[in-house]
Amino acid sequence: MKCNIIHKGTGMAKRSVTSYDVAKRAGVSQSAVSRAFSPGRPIARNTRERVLKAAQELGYQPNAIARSMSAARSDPHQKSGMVGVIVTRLQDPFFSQSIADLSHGLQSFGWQMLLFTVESQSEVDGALSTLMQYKVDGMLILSAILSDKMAESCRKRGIPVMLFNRSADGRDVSSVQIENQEGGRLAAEFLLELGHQRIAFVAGEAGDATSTAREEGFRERLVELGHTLFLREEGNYTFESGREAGLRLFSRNERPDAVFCASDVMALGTLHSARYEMGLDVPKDFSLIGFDDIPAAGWPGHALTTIRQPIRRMIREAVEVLVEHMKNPDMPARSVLFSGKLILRQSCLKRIA
Amino acid sequence: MKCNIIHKGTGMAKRSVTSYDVAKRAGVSQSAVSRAFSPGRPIARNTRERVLKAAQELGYQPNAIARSMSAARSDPHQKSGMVGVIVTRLQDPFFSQSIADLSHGLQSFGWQMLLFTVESQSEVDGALSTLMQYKVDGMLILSAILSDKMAESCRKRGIPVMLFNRSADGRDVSSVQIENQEGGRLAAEFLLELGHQRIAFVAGEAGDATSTAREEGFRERLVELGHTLFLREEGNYTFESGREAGLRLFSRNERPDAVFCASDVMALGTLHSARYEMGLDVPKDFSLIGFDDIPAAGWPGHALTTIRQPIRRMIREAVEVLVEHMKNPDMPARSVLFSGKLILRQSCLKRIA
DNA sequence: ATCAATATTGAATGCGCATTCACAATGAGT
DNA sequence: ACTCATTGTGAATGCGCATTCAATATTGAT
Repeated sequence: MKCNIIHKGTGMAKRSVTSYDVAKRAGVSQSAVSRAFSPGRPIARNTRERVLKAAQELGYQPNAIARSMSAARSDPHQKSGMVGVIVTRLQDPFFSQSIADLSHGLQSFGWQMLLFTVESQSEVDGALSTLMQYKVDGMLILSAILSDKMAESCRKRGIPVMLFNRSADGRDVSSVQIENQEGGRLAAEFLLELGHQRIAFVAGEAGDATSTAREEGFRERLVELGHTLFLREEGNYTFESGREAGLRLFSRNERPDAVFCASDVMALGTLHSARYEMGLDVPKDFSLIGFDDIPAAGWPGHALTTIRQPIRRMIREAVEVLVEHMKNPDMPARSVLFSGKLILRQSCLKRIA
Repeated sequence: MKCNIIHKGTGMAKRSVTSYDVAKRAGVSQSAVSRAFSPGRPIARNTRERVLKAAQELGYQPNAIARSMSAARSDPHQKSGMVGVIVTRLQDPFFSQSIADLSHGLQSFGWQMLLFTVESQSEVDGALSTLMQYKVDGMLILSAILSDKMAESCRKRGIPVMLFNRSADGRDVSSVQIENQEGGRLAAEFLLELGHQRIAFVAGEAGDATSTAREEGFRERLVELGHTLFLREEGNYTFESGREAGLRLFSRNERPDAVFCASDVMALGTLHSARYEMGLDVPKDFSLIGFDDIPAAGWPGHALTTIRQPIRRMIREAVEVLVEHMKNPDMPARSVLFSGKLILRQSCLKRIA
């Protein structure tokens, strides 16, 4: 149900104020106006002030679009001031936090963010292509990769690309991510220390590189320490999928005594289903570990043990590297790995042998 | 801790492929190339195909920036294809969901989203100003308002503005929001029906219009039904602030028997602090109502009763109205109000008289 | 006072494109 | 065959700006 309230209004679209208008009013040439708005250009203090005053009076603001058009001449390395950002699963706390930090980071360096959301990996190339038409100065892709073709295309055009939460995998692009395998190993090690015997893993989306790496590290370490994975379920990174995985895991005859989920959101799904739908006790009935350390993991009623990703630092690093690249296109790509840290909370409990 | 892996790479930035390059290769004029890429322009099928083939071979893509520069001539009503979006508290599930939907909506209409995040209302005007330099075709502001000065500035330039989650308040801009007062009234009515006597309210940020409206409706209805507000706490829309409000509310001698929070996130903070830090039982010790119906409100362990905002529909409406305005600047502003719906879950319980 | 060195300035140019306009090519009608 | 419409096409233009370059104003030094 909704109701409408109509306001009156006239949307007349006039020609916008240009540097020529300002020039005329200030009694100078258009060049002078341009210089007045370009820090570092030679211009007499007096002239600049006159121009700024006239601009003020007319409500003039340089047209960033025209500016970048013009810049394309002297500097073949375009400078639109925009960075293209491609993201999936924006509702996921991990990504919304990342985007929030990213936005602040780019803004602090004076860059604008052209945001594109995609549903799946298959849409990435199209998004990249669209963003390229807008002559972005750089690209930042979260949790997705680009095809070799697009990587080549970006390289040819001198557009630096930064992958967040993914590996460059031989493509000539930069990347920033967590040590996923190592994170999995940490989880395995810790669960075995606690004395667990029947350990389950809940994967993110099938084929997802991040989830796969976490699983590999997890299994590897289990095996190294003389154990094996007891059960494996697959979700799609949503709460609901974690919940369902939990229902499946704990409706078996022989239940796992520990679960490692590829993300906190799924771990919380598992937690809620076990505790509130199946009447189980966490951590008494089983220990639970997540990945990411989203805010909800730390809520008192959850107290989820997890592998923390230092999002803020990772994003800062990604932004800094990307900005460096945009300023100096001849710099080689750089890949940075961060280490995850095990955050101990009450969702895990030592078994008495 | 982090380690670097350096890839080799050469970031040569060549001049990009232009319509002239394509024209030469296809043996036609630049005009023909332009027409080939502009649906509806007169061009022979044969010529178009030759152009597209040449473009393909050269990896040509029209430059959206130049395109909008050029368009500015015949059409004084700019057409950059970009919409400026300003948002606060992007980490909040309500907003991250909104932005996700918004992004899809705009993309589906062929528009790009230039995203700007602000920390507070005071940064909005600056953000607007920056976005205007990029000649966005429209603006969408979430949970913030613009000054009269900027509203006037947008009007003069023919840039339609849409406020989401805020009232237009006499400014000549459109808006889409929930009936906040009505939502507060629903909550009050329901809590009284359940027989509650000591009812508390937890506000969002001080002075926040949304929170204020919810509180007004809530108080009004309580009074109409012969009651008054028992306690009032103030938060800032974060989980932590809801948690602290809960701690304050329930460490008193005389505790409230019902709490209405201005947002789900704060309500969950209150829930967790009461249940897991103070050992209280929800709903036996008190009933709890939130606002928004974020996904976590429906998690089994939370089962939070709340006033649902139909985000998806609201965003769709906002996008549609904004797009209409961008296509037809002479249309009057429009304000749309949606009704919230009380979603019953187990966080509320009838008192036995 | 004079000249070289420096600081400012404006006219002209082009970034890449869509559009206008005048003309060429084709087709229809008598 | 000859007109009159109907496409289709390319040369020229300008969107708003930053920059180049040559010209002019200012300064300092002698």
